[in-house]
Amino acid sequence: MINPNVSVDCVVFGFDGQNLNVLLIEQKDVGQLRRFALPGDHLSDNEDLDQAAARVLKELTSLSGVYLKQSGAFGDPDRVKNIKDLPWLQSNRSNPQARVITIAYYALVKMEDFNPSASSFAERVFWHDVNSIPELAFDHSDIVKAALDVLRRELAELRVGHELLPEKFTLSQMQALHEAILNSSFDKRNFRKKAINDHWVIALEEKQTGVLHKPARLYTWNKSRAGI
Amino acid sequence: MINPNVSVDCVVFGFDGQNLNVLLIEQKDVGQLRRFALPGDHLSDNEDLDQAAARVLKELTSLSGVYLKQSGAFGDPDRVKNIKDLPWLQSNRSNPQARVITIAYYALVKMEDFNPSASSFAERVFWHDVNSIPELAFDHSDIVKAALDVLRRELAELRVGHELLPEKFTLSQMQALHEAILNSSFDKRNFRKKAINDHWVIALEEKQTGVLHKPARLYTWNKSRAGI
DNA sequence: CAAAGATAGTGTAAAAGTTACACCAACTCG
DNA sequence: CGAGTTGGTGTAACTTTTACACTATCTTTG
Repeated sequence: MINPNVSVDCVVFGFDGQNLNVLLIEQKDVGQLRRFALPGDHLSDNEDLDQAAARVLKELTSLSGVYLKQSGAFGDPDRVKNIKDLPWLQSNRSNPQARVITIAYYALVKMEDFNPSASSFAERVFWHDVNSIPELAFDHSDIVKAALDVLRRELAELRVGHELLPEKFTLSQMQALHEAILNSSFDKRNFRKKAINDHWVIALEEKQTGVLHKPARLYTWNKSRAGI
Repeated sequence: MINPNVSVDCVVFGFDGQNLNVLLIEQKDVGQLRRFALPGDHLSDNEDLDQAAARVLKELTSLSGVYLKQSGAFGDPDRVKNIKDLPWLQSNRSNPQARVITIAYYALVKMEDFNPSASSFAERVFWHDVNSIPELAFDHSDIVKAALDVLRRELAELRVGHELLPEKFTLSQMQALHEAILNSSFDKRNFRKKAINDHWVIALEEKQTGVLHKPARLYTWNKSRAGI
C-alpha cells in the first residue's frame, strides 16, 4: 500500500568528467505539455525512507546501487496545489487533492556508469546541466537548490565525491570534479599539494594509458580518511 | 484535521551559561510508568512543517518564539512499533498502529528566557543534561544524537549560537557556550584572538557590573557576519 | 585599609598552512 | 622532428594556528 501523504524525491547529480548534471524525468502529462520533474513517488508501507528513495529511483529511471542521502523535508501545505500541476495529479493520482510531504534525497554518480531508462509514469529520463535547470513540477526547483547546497558543503568536508571518479584517477580529474561541483577553479599546484599532504589520495605506481599527451600518474582514494 | 502519518519532533537545546541541556517531556503513561520523550506531535492540515514544529512545541511545553531548524526525517516503518511504546499509543492515539514518519527540528535557547510548562499529553517538562539522557520513547534517542551532530557542525560555522547569549556578553561567556556545545575546551587567548580577528563580535565601551571580581568588557555579535 | 579571592586580560615565537606564480617534461600525431 | 596537449614541479610571502604564564582589577572580609 502506498502512503498518500508522504513521498520521496531524488536529486541525482551526475558527473561526466566535465560538468555537473541532474537527472530529470519528463512526466507523461495531459495534452502535449512537457513536464519535467525529479524522480519521486509516494512511500509504501513497510519500507524505510531510504529504501523508498532507492526503489522509486529505480522504478522511474532504472538507476540502482546509488548511495542516496537525505537532504531535507518539504512540507508546504500548498506544494502540490499549483494549477500547473493539477492536470497531471488528476490523471495520475487517486487523490489529487491529498497533501504531500516529501523527503528529499540526493546522490552523486558517474554518468557513464548508468544508463537511465524511463518507466512507470516517466516518459523520458535525461541529464540536465545543473546550471540551467528548466522549470520543474511542484517545488522541485527548490529541492534541487537545497540539495546542491548540501552537496557543496559535504564535498568541502570530503564526505562525498568518491563515487564520482574511477577507482584509479588522475589529480586533474579530481580537480575537475571539485571545480564542477563547487563551480569555481583552483590553482593546480596548490590543489595537488593539498590532496597529497592531507592524504586524501594515495599515489600509485601506475600511469594513464591511451591518452594523446603525457600520461598522468594515477591515484586512488585513501580509504582510511573520513567519509569513505 | 491531524495527519496520522506525519509528525514533528523538537530537540530544544538549552544553555544556562554552563551546560547544554535538552528539553524533555514526561508523557502521561498507563500505570505508573515514567515515560520520557521529545516534545512532538502530529502534523495538522494547512500547516507547514515549520509551523507544526512551533505549534507542537508550544502546545506541549509553552515555549514559543524559538527558531527551529530541520535536522532530519525519520521513517523506519517500525519506529513506533516497539512494545515499550504500545500502551501509550493505545491510550493516546486513535490509530495506534499507524505508521509515523517524523520530521525532526532543533533549536537553541537560553534556559533563563523560557519557563516551560507542561500541557496536553505532557505531564511534566524538564531540562536534562545532554550528556546523560535517559531512555526515550520511540526512536527519540537517535533523533537527539542526530540533532546534536547537526548543531555542532552549524556552530563551528557560526550559523547558530547567537540566540544563546545576552545582547551584550563577555568573551568568557561566549567561550563557555562553545565549550559546552562542542564538549571540549579552548585556550583563552587563542579563542579571544579568533573571535576578535575574525570579527565575530564587536567590542563595546561597556563593562560588566555587579560581579564580585574584575568586570569584563562586553561584546555584541557582529550582525554583518554570516548566519545572523 | 590590607589581604585574599576571583576572573579579566594580554604577547610572542614557532609551526603549519595558504596563496600566488611560470616553466619544462612527456607523450601522440602528422 | 615539430606541433599540440596535458602533466608535473618549487619557492617565497603571507596568514593562521598553536602553545604557553603572568599581571590587572574588582569585591569581600577581617
